[in-house]
Amino acid sequence: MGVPYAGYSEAARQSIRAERLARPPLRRPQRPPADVAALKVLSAVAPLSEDERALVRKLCLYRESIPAGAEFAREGEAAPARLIVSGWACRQQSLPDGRRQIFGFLMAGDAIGLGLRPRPLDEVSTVAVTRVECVDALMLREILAVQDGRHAGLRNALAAARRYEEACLLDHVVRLGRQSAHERTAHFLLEWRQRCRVAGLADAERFPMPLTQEVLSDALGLSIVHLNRTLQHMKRERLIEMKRGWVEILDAYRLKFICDYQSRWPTVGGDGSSVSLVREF
Amino acid sequence: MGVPYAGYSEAARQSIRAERLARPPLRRPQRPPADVAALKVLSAVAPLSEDERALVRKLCLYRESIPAGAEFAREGEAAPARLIVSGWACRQQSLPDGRRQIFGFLMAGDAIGLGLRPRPLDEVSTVAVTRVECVDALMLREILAVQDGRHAGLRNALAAARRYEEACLLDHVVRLGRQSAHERTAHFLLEWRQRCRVAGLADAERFPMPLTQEVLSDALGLSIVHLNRTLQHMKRERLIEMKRGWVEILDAYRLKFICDYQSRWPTVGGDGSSVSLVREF
DNA sequence: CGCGGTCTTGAGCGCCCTCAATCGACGTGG
DNA sequence: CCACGTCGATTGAGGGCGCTCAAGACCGCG
Repeated sequence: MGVPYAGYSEAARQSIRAERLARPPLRRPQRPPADVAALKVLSAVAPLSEDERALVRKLCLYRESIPAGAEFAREGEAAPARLIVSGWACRQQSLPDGRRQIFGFLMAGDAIGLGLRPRPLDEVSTVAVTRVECVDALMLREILAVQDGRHAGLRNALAAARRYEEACLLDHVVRLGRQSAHERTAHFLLEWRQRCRVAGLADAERFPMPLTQEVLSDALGLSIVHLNRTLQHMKRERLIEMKRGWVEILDAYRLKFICDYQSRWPTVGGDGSSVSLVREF
Repeated sequence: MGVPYAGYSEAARQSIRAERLARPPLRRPQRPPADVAALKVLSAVAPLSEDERALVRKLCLYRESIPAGAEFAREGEAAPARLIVSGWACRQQSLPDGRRQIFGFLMAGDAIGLGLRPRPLDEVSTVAVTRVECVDALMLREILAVQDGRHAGLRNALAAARRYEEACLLDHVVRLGRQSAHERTAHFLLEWRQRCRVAGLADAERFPMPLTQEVLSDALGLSIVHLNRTLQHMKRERLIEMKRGWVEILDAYRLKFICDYQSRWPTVGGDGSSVSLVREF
């Protein structure tokens, strides 16, 4: 009776995570202002003025480094304003018995704690999956709070990122509720590829996949073992190839067919105005 | 190979739905201004001034009736501004093979097409599950667009409703990704009860459940058959009782224990200010 | 009374789960 | 340089949750 397969007898997992969280974040010296992926993502949807680009570059001079496993923000707390420059983080919720569900991932160009009106999504636990380089975006937040015409591009870009995140959450619900393990995995990989491409992190059909299978399975609502077998199967079917933190899509067409994938990335009109995603912040 | 259990060989379902959508919405004569559930829901979080209450009541004089199965708004289109007075609707997405995932439900007091900044959630297909009475809320939308101090209560209430809907969506993800059929069902019923109570539709432990098991299963990511067996099991366990469109919770404590339920409804501080959900619209 | 929709129940099975062990890669300390 | 511990990926075995198919019961309605 009662609780059917409550899953994952993983007290171990819990303690490991707790230990990771204990490590304090490091602060690093300034770095040369590379043309960061963050800027690429932001300007992918809404065109940024040269002023705005300069502003972002300037922000990026003062980086902060968050080790893998550290928590950006705990559940229920408003996250400090940060813009991710590189690395990957996830939004998640844990159940009391150790089960975990990941809502989505954050990458370069994504912001947390920036919304003027907080969403519930901004108030769940957010954890760095890899080491994350980010910058304090409090200034950005205040700039955006001023609703004058300046920085309209930045405002649009950040609003688009928020909207895209929410759109992905809807896809996530469909995946979890109505798709099989193969479909979920295929769909997720295509979505991931899309994001990496926009950020300029992808190389043709190859893109980085820093997530362990444990993390991946907690996102896709599968067990580690079954996710592994699903990936193995897709390799054997010559759909994908994985090595050393990279994934290569061998047959994108078939993969899309399997899971009925259609990108949620906003299509940009000929005049440079985004059709569906860009709105006020 | 390829698509594992693609599920539900239900071409029938599709055609039935298509037929329902064909029926045009009816327009009914005015009705006496009952103290509608909508008003109850809106004032549950943010206190409304007498002016605001009068405004809502006035809006409610001109009702529109939408038959069960009709679509408020198609996918990708912005929905017309409406405030639901009674009845139930759902946000959903269909897969090409007929599978369907329901994102959530709308009840009295919920608004569609009212957001000044559209969310992806507002752009999915929205369908009336039962007959829905609603009112044109275009006026409301314009009133809210004026960011002066007046109608701050209404703005807060509607913003809270939006936030609550998003919070429920997160719970939905956890249910679908990491909970068993029993847990999902228990959790959903408790959430539903909570909403009915706030709306004043519940009677102690009894509350209306107008959803068919088909609809319920499409929300919970289960097959109809398995949902049925799950409900049967919960009845046999003396957890719930169901008859004629009503559910009675027999053992709320045990039900909460099963699924680790905790309400996302905003707790209201002693001074009447909502702690977490009320923000600007 | 026939009929369509919904709910129920039985049977069979397969997707996906858990448990458990192994292997490779990597970093650490002796 | 090698033994060792750890983490992640992999694989086998077994089983149960939840699926599909199918048929019958129930019920409101014209």
